[in-house]
Amino acid sequence: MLRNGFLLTSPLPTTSLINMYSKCNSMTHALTLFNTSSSHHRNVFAYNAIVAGFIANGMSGPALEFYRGMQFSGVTPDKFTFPCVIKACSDVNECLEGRKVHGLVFKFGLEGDVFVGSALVHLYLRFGFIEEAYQVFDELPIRDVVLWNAMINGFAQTGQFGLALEVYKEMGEEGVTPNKFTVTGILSAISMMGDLNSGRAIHGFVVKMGYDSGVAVMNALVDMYGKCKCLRDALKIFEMIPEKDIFSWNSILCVHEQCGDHRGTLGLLDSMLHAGVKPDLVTVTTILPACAHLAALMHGREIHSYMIINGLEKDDGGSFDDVYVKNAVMDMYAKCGSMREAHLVFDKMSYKDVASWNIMIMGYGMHGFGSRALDMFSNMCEAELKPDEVTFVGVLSACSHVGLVSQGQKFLAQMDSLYGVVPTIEHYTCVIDMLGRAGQLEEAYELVSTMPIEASSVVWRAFLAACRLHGNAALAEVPAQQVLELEPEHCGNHVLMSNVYGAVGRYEEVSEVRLTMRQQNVRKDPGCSWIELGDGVHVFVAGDWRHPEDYLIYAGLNSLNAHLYEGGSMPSV
DNA sequence: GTAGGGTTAG
Repeated sequence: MLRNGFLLTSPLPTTSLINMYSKCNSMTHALTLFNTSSSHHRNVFAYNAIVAGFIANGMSGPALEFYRGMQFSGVTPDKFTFPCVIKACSDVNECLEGRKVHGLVFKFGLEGDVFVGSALVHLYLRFGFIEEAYQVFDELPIRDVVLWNAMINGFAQTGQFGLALEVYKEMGEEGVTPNKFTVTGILSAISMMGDLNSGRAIHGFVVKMGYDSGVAVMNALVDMYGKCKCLRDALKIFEMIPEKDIFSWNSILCVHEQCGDHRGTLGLLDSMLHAGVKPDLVTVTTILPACAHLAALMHGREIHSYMIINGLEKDDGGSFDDVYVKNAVMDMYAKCGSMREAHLVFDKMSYKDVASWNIMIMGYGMHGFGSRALDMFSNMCEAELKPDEVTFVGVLSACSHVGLVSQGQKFLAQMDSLYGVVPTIEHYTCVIDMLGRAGQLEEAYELVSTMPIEASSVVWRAFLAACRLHGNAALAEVPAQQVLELEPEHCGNHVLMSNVYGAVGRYEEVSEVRLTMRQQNVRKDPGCSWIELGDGVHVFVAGDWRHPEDYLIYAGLNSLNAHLYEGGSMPSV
């Protein structure tokens, strides 16, 4: 129990008590003690302990303020003060303030202190000042493992992966043994480079040194194997971690998502919750794209609710994280087909970036609301946001889906001149698709032949699909041969060609194509659809009778077909 | 009596 009487009359040294309070996360008590102590007790030891206490409790801002008060009171800082103050500057992104402190370090003749030096290296590399970091590093008479780590991890975190590996090797040459902090940092750099050989070497070193008892080291290994596309090794390491923390779970979730195993990602979220680990911002930004891919609206909604309840979606003034995670929520709703909910999130965003607008444009276009997509585009330009390549993919595909042909052609023509975005193959594909859908096959062919980029098989497939739709086999034959030669194993090409022939009644050629497919062992993947009901996903494949309620499903389908016939609809073959 | 360095998403 903490009693004021005890606080005031304790015979224990002030500094020890301050440390005790700060370790108990009670900086209020520490401060009260400090403020009620005699000026004799408010010495450099006590000041240092309070500054360190604030930092240890995640309050680096107040730590800096307290340090300013220290300067004002005339107490001289010492070699214990500066490492803390410099760390506090890095914590609150006060690089300029840190530079000023560096000046004082010289004034007090502490530039040779390895503690001060490590903090300075950390500060400078955090803000990308490589020259300054090297200056500090080179001038130090003693280089201990912490200093080396500050260099290696500093480089690893600012994208200088090659430099990180270089310094790591240098460290070994100078005979300094890497510790757990070193290997976590270097593994992070190695995974970003996808350098599996170095990764395996470090893994060996980790085992040899017994560092595999540390959860951070193991997490870094999971991440490294994942980024090097060794899913099995990543999983093996993950399963070996006895006390998995939030990093372990987020890492393995990310590994699955990056491998395109969206179901696996969602399944792991369940296991994570079951293990009693609370999802954080990183977790949800990994899970939301999985929901978007699977069009798992219910799961997506649940995650969004979780975010609201747990304050992960609060508006913190348009920080990068804030905008990013809201874009992820919007994208999930848009891809799951709920533009209403996507728009609700969009409207509530106080800061929107280009991606926010792109998601809305793409979403409206994708779901057949072409004019809304174009409205969004003009609003975006009014809001003075510069459209990018993705914007125009959205705009052009919106035009394509609602048949706004001349509009689309105008956008393609103006992209470069008016908006400074050079059209890519994707943009041409959209316009060719658009012309093809509208039946302007000659014009589409003309564009494929005259565009400044070489046509890919994707472009030709868009053209072939249009030929099929409008029953023009003559125009399709030559490009079809090209595509078949380009990608003989792609079943879509064969199917398209056989469909083109089928559409014009050339059934002999249809069987020819089918025969070639059998001969070349090309198989068509069966079409597949799914629906989310309750907490389960029901998957359907054409001609599939494996569902427990298949008779009900087929009865429903038959009744739907009957309605379609009554309404005058004929299914296309 | 007090101090510096680590892992996950985009």
